[in-house]
Amino acid sequence: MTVGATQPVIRATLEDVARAAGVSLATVDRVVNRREGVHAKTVARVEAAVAKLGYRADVAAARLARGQTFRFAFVLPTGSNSFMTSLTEQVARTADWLAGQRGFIDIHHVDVFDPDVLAGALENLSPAYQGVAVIALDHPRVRAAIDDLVARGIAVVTLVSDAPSSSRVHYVGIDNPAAGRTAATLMGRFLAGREGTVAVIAGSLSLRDHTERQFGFHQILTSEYSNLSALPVIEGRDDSDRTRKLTAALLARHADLRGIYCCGAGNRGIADALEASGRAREVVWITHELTEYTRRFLVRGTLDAVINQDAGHEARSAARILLAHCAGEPISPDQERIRIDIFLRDNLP
Amino acid sequence: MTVGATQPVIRATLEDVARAAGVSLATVDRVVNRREGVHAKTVARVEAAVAKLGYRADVAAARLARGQTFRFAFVLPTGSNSFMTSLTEQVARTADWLAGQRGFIDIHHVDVFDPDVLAGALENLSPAYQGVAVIALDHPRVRAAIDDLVARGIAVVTLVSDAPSSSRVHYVGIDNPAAGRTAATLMGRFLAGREGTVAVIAGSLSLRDHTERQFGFHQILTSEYSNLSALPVIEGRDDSDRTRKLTAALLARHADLRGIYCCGAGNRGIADALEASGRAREVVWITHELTEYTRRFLVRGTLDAVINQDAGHEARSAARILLAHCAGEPISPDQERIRIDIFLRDNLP
DNA sequence: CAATTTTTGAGGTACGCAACACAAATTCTG
DNA sequence: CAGAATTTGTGTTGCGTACCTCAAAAATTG
Repeated sequence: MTVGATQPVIRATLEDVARAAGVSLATVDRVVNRREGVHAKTVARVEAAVAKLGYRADVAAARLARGQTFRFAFVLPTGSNSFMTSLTEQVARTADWLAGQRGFIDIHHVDVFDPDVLAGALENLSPAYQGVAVIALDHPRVRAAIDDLVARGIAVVTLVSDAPSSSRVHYVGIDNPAAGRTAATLMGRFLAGREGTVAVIAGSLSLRDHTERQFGFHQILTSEYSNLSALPVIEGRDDSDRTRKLTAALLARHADLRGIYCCGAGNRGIADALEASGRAREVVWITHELTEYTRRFLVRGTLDAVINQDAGHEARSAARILLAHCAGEPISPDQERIRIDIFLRDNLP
Repeated sequence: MTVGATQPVIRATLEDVARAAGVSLATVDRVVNRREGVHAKTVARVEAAVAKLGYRADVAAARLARGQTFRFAFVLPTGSNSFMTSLTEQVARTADWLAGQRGFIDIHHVDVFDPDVLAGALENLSPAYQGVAVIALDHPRVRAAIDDLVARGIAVVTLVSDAPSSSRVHYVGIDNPAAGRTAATLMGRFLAGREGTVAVIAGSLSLRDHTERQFGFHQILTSEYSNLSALPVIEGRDDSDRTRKLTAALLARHADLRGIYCCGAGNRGIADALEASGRAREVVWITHELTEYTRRFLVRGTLDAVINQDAGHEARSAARILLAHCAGEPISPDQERIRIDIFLRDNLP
C-alpha cells in the first residue's frame, strides 16, 4: 500500500496555481501573501487551486526574493563552567549554520550573574539587532531591559534561565522544578527505603534555576520519601575548590549521609571529596549537566545520574525561534521543546 | 566584551569576493565549486578573499539555482502499535516541512516484519526516488535489496531498526543493546538489593531490536545484580491481549516476581494484568516508547520508567540526512544522534 | 617565435518568488 | 447610465547562485 504517491514529481509553482485558478500571477500573489483587495470568490478559487496542486511556497525562493537578513545577539556569561563553555561553542556552531541562512549572530560575553551589568548590556545593545537570546535573571531591572527591547520591536528569547514575567517571546530551556523533581525521584528510588540524610548543593540561591531545582527536589523528597531527610542547602558558588571542602565537611559530619544532589556546577570538587572519603559507591550522587568531567565520574561509578539539558539543542532552538519569529514563519513546538535528559552510565551519547 | 561583532551586516556575495580577489565572477565560481582549470595561485587568492570577507554561500540562492528536487520514499509498517502510528504521523509532518525545501516524501506501508515482503517492496520501488528510509530487518534478502538500491545510486537510511551489514549510508535510531542495559540498570537500582526474579517480555525474538535490547538487559542484570534472576524471555507478539494473559500467568506463578522489562509493545496488557493483581506498586515495570498509554501508566505509578526514542526526531533526522546526502551538503552529527531518553513521571515532556 | 595549451573574463540565462507600478476590466453607487 | 470604486491583469525588476558558451589573455611547448 502506498500513500502520498499522488504527489507531483515536479513542484507546483505560483504560475501553475495561477493557470489552474484561471487568474493572473499577481492575484495569486495577493492571495497567498494575504494582501488586500481580492474578491472573496477569487480567494476561494485560488485557494482551491493551491490545495489541488499541493502548492507550497519554495522557502528558498521566498527568502531570496524578500532579501531580508537577520542579526541576532547572544548574551552569554563570561568565562564560566563547562556547561557555559559548551553552550558558547554550540552557539558558535549555530552561527556558522545561520550564516548560510541570511542570519548573523554576535556573541556578547557579560557577567550575567549581576543584574545591573546584565541589564546594562541589554540596554546598550545595538538597535541593529532584530533578535536577542539571553541567559536571563529574574530581576526587575533585567525584566525592564527585556521589556524595553521588545517594545523597540526586538524579539527576545531567554536561554537556559528564564525571566517569566517579562515579555520575551519564548523561553528556551528546561522546566527546572521538574528537573529537581526528577532528581528527587531518582534519589528516592535508588536509595529504595534506606534511612538517612541527603545533601543539596546549589551554586547560589539567588539564581532562579538553582532555586527552582532545589524546590522541586525538596517537594518530592519530603512528600514521597519520608525515610530521607534533606540537610540545609549549601551554596558552593559553582566553585570546585569550595565545593570540595564543603562536601568533605558534609561527609565527615554526617555518617548517615546517603545522597548528594548538586543542582549547580562544581562537580569536580564533589568527586574529589567523595572519592577521598571512600564512600563514593555507597553515597548516591546526582548532578546536572553532562560535561567531560561528569561523564567520567558517571563511567567510573562515583556519579549515579546526570540530569542534562542539551546545549546544542538549546543553541539551535534559540536561533530557529528567533529566525522564525523575525521571518514570520511558524515553528514546530515539539521540535523546540527542550527535554530533561537523564543520563546513566549506560545511555551516554 | 563582544565577540563576532566584526561580522558584516550585509552578507558578502560572490561578486564581493570577485572584486576583493581582483578576478571575475566566473573564476570565483570555478573556485568555490571546485571546478577544473584554475591556477593554484588564483585559487589561493580567491580563497583568501572568501576567508577575509567571511563569505558563505546563500543556501537559498544555491538551492534555487540548482533547481534540484528530491523524492524520498519512507517504508513503514502497516497498521501497527502506537509507536509506529506516531512515527507515521511524524513522517507526515516532516513531509510537510520538506515540501517547502524542494523535497517530496511518499509513505509506503508494507508488512516490514516479513523479510520477503519487505525486500520485495524495496525491489519494486520506483527508480525516481533519490532516497529511501526504511524500518529494516537484518535479513539476507533485505540486505541484498538495500545494497541493490545503493548500487543504483539511491541513498538508503535505516530507521528505528538497522541492517548493519548493508551498505545503507546511515542508521537513524537508538543503540538498542545500550537501551537494554539502561533498562537493566534502572531495574537493578530501583530494586536496590532485593532478591527475586525479573521477567522479560519481547514482541518477537526475530526482531533484531528486541533481541538486542534483551541482550543488553541480561548482560547488565547478570553481571551487576546477582540478587535478581531473569526468567526466560516471553514473546508477546506486541499484542495487548496475549501479553495480558502472559503477564497474569507470570504474576500467578512467581510470588517472588520483582520486575518486568518489556522491550516491545503490548503495554496495555501488562498494565491490566499488573493492576488486577494488586502488585502494581510493588513490581517494578520498565518498558519502551512513550505513548498516550505508557504516559498514563507512568503518571498513575503502575509503570516506573519508559525508555524512549523520539519519533519526531527520527523522522526529521532521516529526512535531513537524505536531503543532505543527495544535495552533497554536510550534516552535523550531534544533531542527528538519536538519544536514549529516560522518562520518569517527573520529566515527561 | 609560432603553435598549442591552459587559464581567465565577459556575458548570458534560469531558478521561484516578492514587490511594485500601472492599465484594464469589472462591479458598485447615486 | 455616468462616474467612482473595487478588483484583476500585464509587466517589470531583483534577490544570489549555478551553469553554460565563447572569446581573450597568459603561459607553456616545440
